[in-house]
Amino acid sequence: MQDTHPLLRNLNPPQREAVQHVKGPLLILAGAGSGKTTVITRRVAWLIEEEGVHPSSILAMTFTNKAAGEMRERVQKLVSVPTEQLWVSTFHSFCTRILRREGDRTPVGRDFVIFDPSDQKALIKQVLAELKLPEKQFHPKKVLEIIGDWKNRCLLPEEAREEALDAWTRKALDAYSLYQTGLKNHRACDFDDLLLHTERLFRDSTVQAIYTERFKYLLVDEYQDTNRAQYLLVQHLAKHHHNLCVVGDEDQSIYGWRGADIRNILDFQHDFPEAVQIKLEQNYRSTQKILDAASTVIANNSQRLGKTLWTQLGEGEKMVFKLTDEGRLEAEWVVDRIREERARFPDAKMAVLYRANWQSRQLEEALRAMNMPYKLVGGVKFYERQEVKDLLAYLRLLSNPFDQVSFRRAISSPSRGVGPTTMARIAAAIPEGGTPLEGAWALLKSGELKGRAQREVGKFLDLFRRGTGEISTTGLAGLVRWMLVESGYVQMLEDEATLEAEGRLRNLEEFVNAAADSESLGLRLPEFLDRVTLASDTDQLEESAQLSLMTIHCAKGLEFPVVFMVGMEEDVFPNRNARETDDGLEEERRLFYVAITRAQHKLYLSAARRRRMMGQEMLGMPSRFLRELPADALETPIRWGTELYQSGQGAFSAPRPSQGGGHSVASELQRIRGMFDRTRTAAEVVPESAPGSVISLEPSNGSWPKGTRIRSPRFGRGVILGSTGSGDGLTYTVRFEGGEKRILARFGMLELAGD
DNA sequence: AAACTTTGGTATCTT
DNA sequence: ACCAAAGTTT
Repeated sequence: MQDTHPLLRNLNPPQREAVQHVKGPLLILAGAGSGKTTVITRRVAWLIEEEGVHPSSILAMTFTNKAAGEMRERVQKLVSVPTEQLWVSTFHSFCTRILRREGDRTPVGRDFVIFDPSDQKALIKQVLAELKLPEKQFHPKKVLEIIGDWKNRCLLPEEAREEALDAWTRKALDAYSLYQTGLKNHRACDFDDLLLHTERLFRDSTVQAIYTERFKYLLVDEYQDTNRAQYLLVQHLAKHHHNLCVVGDEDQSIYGWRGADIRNILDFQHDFPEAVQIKLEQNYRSTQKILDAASTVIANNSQRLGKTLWTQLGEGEKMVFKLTDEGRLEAEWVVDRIREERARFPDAKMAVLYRANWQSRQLEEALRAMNMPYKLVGGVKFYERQEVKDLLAYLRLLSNPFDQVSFRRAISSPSRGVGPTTMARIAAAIPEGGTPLEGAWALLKSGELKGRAQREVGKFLDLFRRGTGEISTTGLAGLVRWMLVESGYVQMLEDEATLEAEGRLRNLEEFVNAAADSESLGLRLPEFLDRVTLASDTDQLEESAQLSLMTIHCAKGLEFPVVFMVGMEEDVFPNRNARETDDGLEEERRLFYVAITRAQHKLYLSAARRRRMMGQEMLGMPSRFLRELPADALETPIRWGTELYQSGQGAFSAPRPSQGGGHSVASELQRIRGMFDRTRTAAEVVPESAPGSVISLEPSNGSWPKGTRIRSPRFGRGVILGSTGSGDGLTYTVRFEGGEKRILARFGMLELAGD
């Protein structure tokens, strides 16, 4: 073996074949944990080192920005030349780059902003109002969904018109048309536009030629999750040389709802009849029991090319399933098992997976009660937090003054006395082809604004006048800090003096840090804004976290020695909305397959008979997927045997107290639980009775004891109910006339009430 | 005319 | 349990 080429070392035969394949189309069907990343990085290295391909001739598409960064790093370690010119990115980042270069030919030019979903929503609402379409019938979300469908299929409004049939869809199409006009006026692209516009661009043979000549070798990872637009982009780029390597696993296709088309991978050999197909079936991640479970489950799907995973890692431990009575108990059970596993394997990284983000809450509560640190991935994303979005609105407006959505957002926080009416007048005052700032300026000059609005709008315009100067003189982080202070945003939060405001200030500090990081990479404001908007959840995942909580979607591509899959109930998983169609159900099953195959050594599954969902106690049935697990992969057989579960065919919810008379099981349980909750609250009010309990009294070093009467400049008179933390973190709970508030001592400017 | 408060409706997954 | 619209107050 000593004469093996270093790039082929430790590879099995199909892996070697894949690495050494150079010319022509190649389909790599990579099962979960089959060493896919190793193979594609080595293959890129092989092209560079052995075939003498210049890194700038290679284009690799990954699913996340993080994956892109890792891939570049890993390739760099394998080759002797610098890899800066290697193009590795997500489809969206790639398209952004292209549009920034070639964008003069698109409706939005080169200096567009990227609209995230909340911007999209703001815009579509304006459009619906303009078209007088009631939001009751035309849910902004639904309309955006169908627009997204069209875009993902590369259909512009005129093209979609040919297939629009029913009245609702026709109206939605009108909205699409106006929405695109709106984006154009704002010089903005939504996520889908990035792909759509780039695909249009590549239809032009001269533009296409530039890039097909440049990128002689293409690699697309996660090919099973590409949509029509991405598919067409790939076709354009590979049209002449056919040096296209796609990697994927049809069993892990889980983005159908976002337009991904599993047929792209199923039909690859139809698109490229000369394609070579390689299957990677040896799994290096999981033990046999886990693979057995995964294989048995996925065998129930029909849309497959078919693979048989095998491993040399041995039998391994059986999976454990636990059925608990209630969601809280399920969370507590998970926490107990985590502690056990931690005792067994102190360094093992673990993950708790769930179908939807709302399921994380109960887990978080249980973990916090036990003081166990964890990392929550996804959920409310950092860059989508209100304060961060507000700050971004200022920065985006600075970078692109046409962006009216950002204008609205920036001018209303902190509030400047500009409400809907004044806003409409500003919008009306925008000169043809002008910016909202010019509109505000025109209105101000006309003298129609009075009092506070006049003063504040003047200051606001001045802020941006000065801001344009700051861009050239101050660094990125300095600019961000300048904007925070000069806009009055920091002042507003400090005045609030609540715990929540303190958290927001901390997030903004974090944002300034991110800006400083980007600055050190040489990024300027526009690039920084792109980066921030295109950042994904998993990009921020710290590998170091010992315990991570995330959705299955977020966990794709990751592995953990110990995995917990919670909420194995009908209507939760498979999700209620997916159970209607076969396709939906198959995708849910693939999702389960992805969840199972994240586990290296041990997999725990759990369900709860009862769970609070949307504020109501719901009774659930165990997930149908549990029935698909092979009995001998489980430690103990799954017991179905309670009356509740035998009684119904599908899941059912307890009747609401208002609709069904009498006492349903759920309402009864809710009452009992409510009593329990009250008892606990009572104990908290009298902490003396429970010395050394979980609810501990902080030592009152320099803090006011409870019962102290104080006065706050903001909220008036109040009584201290208690305090937590110390030093800068010292926080009082105060009951004011208007209700209870948590107030930071540092900012609250509390003083003893005189009398 | 804006800002604050309450109520009512609605919830997958995400680049 | 959360967010957004209607209702209410200044």
